Amino acid sequence: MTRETYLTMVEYYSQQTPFLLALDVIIFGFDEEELKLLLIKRGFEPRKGQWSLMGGFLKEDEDMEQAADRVLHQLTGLSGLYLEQLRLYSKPDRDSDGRVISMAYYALMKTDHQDSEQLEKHNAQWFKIDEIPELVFDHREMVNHALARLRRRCKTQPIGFELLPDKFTIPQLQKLYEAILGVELDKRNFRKKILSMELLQKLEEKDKRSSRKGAFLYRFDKEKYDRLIGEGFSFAV
Amino acid sequence: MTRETYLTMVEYYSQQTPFLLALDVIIFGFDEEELKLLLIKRGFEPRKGQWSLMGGFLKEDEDMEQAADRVLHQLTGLSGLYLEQLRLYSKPDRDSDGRVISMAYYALMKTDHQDSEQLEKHNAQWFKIDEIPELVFDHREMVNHALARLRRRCKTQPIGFELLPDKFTIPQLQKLYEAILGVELDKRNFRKKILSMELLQKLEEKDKRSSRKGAFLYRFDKEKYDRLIGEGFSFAV
DNA sequence: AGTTTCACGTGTCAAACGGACACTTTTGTT
DNA sequence: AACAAAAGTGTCCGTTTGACACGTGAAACT
Repeated sequence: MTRETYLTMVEYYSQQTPFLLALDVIIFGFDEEELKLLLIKRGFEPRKGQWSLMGGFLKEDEDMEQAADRVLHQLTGLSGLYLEQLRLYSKPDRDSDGRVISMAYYALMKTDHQDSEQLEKHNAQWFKIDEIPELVFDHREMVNHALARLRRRCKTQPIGFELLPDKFTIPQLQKLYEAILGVELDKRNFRKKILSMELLQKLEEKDKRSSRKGAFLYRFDKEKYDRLIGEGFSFAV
Repeated sequence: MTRETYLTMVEYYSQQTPFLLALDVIIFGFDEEELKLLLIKRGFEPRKGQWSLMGGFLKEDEDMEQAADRVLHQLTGLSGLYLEQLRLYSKPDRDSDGRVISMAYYALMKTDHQDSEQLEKHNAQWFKIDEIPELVFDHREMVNHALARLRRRCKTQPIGFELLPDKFTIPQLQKLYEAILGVELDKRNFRKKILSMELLQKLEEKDKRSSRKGAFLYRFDKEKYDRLIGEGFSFAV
């Protein structure tokens, strides 16, 4: 690039208005029976004391995915959780305290991996999906959007497993889908469908917490899934 | 809000780094047989003379959707085209001339509505989807992503009609789907499926450009579609 | 020791759907 | 009058989906 074009470029870019770029994460968890949402009681201004999604600002040396992972780590102490971009919230007046553009993400978290001390530090609390308190700004809209996306996505991608312990039973998995989709499923049909994909490894162990007979534990075979995907396979529940 | 909290808030926000926020649009069109992409030959710095997606910067008084619509209008002279957010491109080094965060959109345009003079002003040109020239920055990645999204989306949403004239024939519609999906479809099965949804109004007129016999023209019944959607209907091709 | 209880685990049938497949119709051209 | 070229139509079969009911295993209780 010549010195002249470089000058023109600097001029062009410098005419533009810069914006504060933030992100907010809708964090889903599953707790035996219920789909839950992790919210924080803001211990800082603005909106101190109100319930809110966890969020943060983009920094100079990272991309938005890294920022989302960092913010998530900050709250939960965990890294590498399932994260998916939702959409950009950019209305000029969405944050009444100043113009902030926010990228919404949703994350899926295994609640058995949670670090309760860490969560308490941020005044974080799990809420049942149908008992969400009033939220700041447009966070409620973000939650609605995330839930809609999760409901669509879980039918075609094996993301449910991100919400369960590494070992889980078929009835547990079914309850998860029922909680996400908000419908009851037939257990024979559910079992037939999920097992027919042959992506679950049956273990010898049983989980006896929920019945005297106990239910066999399974593990999701990620390697096999990745292999099948390469061959044109589609996951479907 | 008290004066004290306001000050805290200003302090909090002002510690953050602002970024240049842009958008780029992948514009699809359909031309009887081929799926096409509208690109511009940049007549301005940076990267003057190279092929690129149409883009622009977010302005202070608009949200990102308005910005996308504005940018699209600037190029094509058209407003209200189908627009869908893809994802944010935010790698620190994605634009080698400075840090710019870009939201990618894809748009669907009826090529029979195009204003050729307007397009020439911007050195815009249609390219077949498999003959795309080298593009600046990460625009090629955006195009790939848009194409993947379009392929998924067109199976479950009636967006194909955004690429066809208001009146179209079934064979035309089929060619469109074949062009998007890159596969051949059986015309009996296609016709059966598309007509079984009863969303197409058959007109008395025929389009005789492609055969002596001529093919009946149809119109997509948007009102009926919206009504059915409210009743839980799902579009599927 | 026998009985109860509770959730786990299993198979069948009918209807709907999806995909393969070939011939007739229409009408302009020669 | 014959031809060419694309439009338009129906059937059959295999697969998938959804509805549906009973036996099993193991702890808890008597």
